[in-house]
Amino acid sequence: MTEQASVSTQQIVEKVWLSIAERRLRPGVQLKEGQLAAIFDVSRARIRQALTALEREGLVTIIPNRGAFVCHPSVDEARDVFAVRRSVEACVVERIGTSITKADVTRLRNHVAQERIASAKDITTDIIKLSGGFHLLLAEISGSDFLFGMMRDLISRTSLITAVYRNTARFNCGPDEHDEIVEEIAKGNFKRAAALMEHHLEHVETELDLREVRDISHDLRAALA
Amino acid sequence: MTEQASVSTQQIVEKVWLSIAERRLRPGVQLKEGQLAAIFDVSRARIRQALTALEREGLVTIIPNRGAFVCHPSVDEARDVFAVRRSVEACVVERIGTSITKADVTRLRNHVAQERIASAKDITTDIIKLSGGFHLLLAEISGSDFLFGMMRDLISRTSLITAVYRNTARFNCGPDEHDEIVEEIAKGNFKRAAALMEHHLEHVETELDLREVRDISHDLRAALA
DNA sequence: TGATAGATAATTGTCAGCAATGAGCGATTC
DNA sequence: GAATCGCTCATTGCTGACAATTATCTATCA
Repeated sequence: MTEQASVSTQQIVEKVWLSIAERRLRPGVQLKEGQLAAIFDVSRARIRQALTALEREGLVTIIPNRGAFVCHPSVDEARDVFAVRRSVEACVVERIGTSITKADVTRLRNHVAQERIASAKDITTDIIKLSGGFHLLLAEISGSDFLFGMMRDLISRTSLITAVYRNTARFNCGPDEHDEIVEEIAKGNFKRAAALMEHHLEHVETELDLREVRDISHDLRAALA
Repeated sequence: MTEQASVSTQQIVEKVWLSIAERRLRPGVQLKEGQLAAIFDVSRARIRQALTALEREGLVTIIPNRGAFVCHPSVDEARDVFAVRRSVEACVVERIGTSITKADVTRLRNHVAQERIASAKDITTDIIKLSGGFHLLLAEISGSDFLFGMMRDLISRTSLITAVYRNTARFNCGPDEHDEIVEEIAKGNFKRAAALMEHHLEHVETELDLREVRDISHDLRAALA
């Protein structure tokens, strides 16, 4: 049976997540269940599961009896997410120091290599996936399911924040700074790796335009004009 | 219509959460959908929602085609949760400094007063609810939905960890240390409040028995003997 | 002309029944 | 006697249909 039964919930979540991260789905847009069910050719029940998962990750807000809408994170929330990320990722790097293997270092280097390829070819989809994937890979290597799950949520939220507040065309969570971090880890210099990570996250945050307070309704009207 | 339509999903989540925190539901126990549906007199669909919510909060693990089981957090996970809590709660206290009102201080003092009453009367249920509720109230006052949601998860996880690894009869997340934190906040001394919070969390963690590695299967066999 | 109330359409929420998967148990065979 | 195969039963997963809620449109009235 080469026939695929149906699209899994996780696949739907990933597709929608990518659409949001790529700005194809703008904040405020309603994600109607019937519509999505038709697009993915699955039952509404599965869509509903996907939407609750997306809500947990902070990408959509579900208003009872109204529906699911793409979130519009505030500037304050953006700062909070980055603040927590700095702490959690420091935790991750610290934990990696206790259990890392040579195979793990290889995986990290391969990942950064892939990032370089995507960056060189300028494939936006891959760049987004891989830049988040790097941080997720670190969490995976840390061996803590809890930290992994937490990072998954934080990265999803960061993706949305980046989609909303990024003003440059280029992505700042690039392979160069990732590479430096990996090399410090490879040397066993975890304190320095953690410091580099913190600097990296600060860099990503400062490149965002987190000054102005954007009005969602204004954006909608402008889009419709 | 005084007739209540049916129990809400949130109520089910809270009841199950409390049962786990009070050790009435031990790690490894399966939470069967039909069973719960009969107990709460609701449809299985509602139970399913509650179980996914409990999974998100780290209280149960859902194994596909198998069912939902009460989690058994590892010692490492327990330490990770506390490490992240220290960072996030420091963030919360810091944020409170920017927006707190007199009414908020009153709410905090009232809450601690309730904690004292529950502690004096030795009502376990209230003690558990209120001690977690204090930290949740701080997050609420911080005004950040993101931090609030994060604290909600972390407190749920901490409740489970406490249920598993607590060896003393008494709860350590008590009103005295909470009171000190509130008074420092009232004085506008947020740096010191944050330090007290960190100390408080360290205290709670050290009172747990996080040395031994407990074997879940052993516990089950012992319980059945 | 603007606002309001009612009717209509669309969307979400819920439920009961059916299909599919996995666990437990007994029979069979080596 | 031990392991394996197949059957039975309990439990989960899914689908479709129905009920409830909300948004939209239209007609009426001040």
